[in-house]
Amino acid sequence: MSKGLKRLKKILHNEGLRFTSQREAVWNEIISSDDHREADEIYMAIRQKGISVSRATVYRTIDVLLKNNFVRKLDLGVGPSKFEHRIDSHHHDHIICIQCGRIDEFLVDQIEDLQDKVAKEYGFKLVRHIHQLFGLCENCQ
Amino acid sequence: MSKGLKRLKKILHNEGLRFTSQREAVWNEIISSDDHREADEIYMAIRQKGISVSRATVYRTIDVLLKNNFVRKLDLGVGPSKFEHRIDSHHHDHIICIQCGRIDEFLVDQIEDLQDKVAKEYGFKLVRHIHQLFGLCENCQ
DNA sequence: TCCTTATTGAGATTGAGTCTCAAAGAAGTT
DNA sequence: AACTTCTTTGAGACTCAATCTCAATAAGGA
Ligand SMILES: [Zn+2]
Ligand SMILES: [Zn+2]
Ligand SMILES: [Zn+2]
Ligand SMILES: [Zn+2]
Repeated sequence: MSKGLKRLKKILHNEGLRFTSQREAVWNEIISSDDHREADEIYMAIRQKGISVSRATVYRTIDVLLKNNFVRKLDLGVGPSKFEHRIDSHHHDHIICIQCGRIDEFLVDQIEDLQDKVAKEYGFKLVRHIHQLFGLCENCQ
Repeated sequence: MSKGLKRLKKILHNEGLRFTSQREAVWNEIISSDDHREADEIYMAIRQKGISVSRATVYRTIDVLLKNNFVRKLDLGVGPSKFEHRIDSHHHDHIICIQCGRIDEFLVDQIEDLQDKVAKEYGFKLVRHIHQLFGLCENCQ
């Protein structure tokens, strides 16, 4: 059993939640890919494998994973939200092609630092941030 | 008549669109405040003034204003989108309190430059970006 | 095995935003 | 002004992601 799965089980247990086959299926599906996928894609992928699960349960399980930082939610402002696992993955932001939907990831320490500086200036205690660059990728220009 | 309104009329005319009392009302309401308001707030504010307009028309007019850069859309990832006018306003990004909803505006040239650099690195032609910092403001900490 | 209580699934519901289409009205023409 | 054309409007239906309901199921401890 993976380290992440062990940690999930522990968290569920500590919160009085149960480790069900559906939650396991959602977990497996989400960590199996580094893509940015919407809930319905994850739902369909699980069913494709012959495992029975409902949309509601997929959404609910993603919520549990979100709350415990196993998963990150990506709201692109159009269409359903996308999700990506955060196992062994450092923080990053996204650059998105508005034509074909391609999503790349970037990280600029200098930008991260400047964000902290802005928050400090405004007296905010920073919790999270969204930084998305939209444009046309090489292929779509 | 304001310079902005004159420009709007010209654009409408050039596109074969018509300058109606409803569009004028939405225009007036939007430029009358520097707040970040949702469509429904704008709709209610207009009706409050005794002017009759429908929600559909408010949304449609905002779309026209959006397409012509009179207005900017703010998607905070939760709840309805917010809108702000762009008359005499330079580009800025937002820092939002997740407790009370307060929205402040910031602009860091260095960040803007770094974004261009990222886009260039990835071969993207940048069109727009979203940069939102979420946290707790002074009052809410 | 039994018991308690969380979880599940089917389908209803929500809510922001869009669409439909007949009636109204803007703007150009005579 | 009257006429004509074509856009716009409004009421309500509709969309669609996401959430909720609640009876049936099942996890997990004793
Ligand atoms: Zn592309
Ligand atoms: Zn990512
Ligand atoms: Zn606050
Ligand atoms: Zn603003």
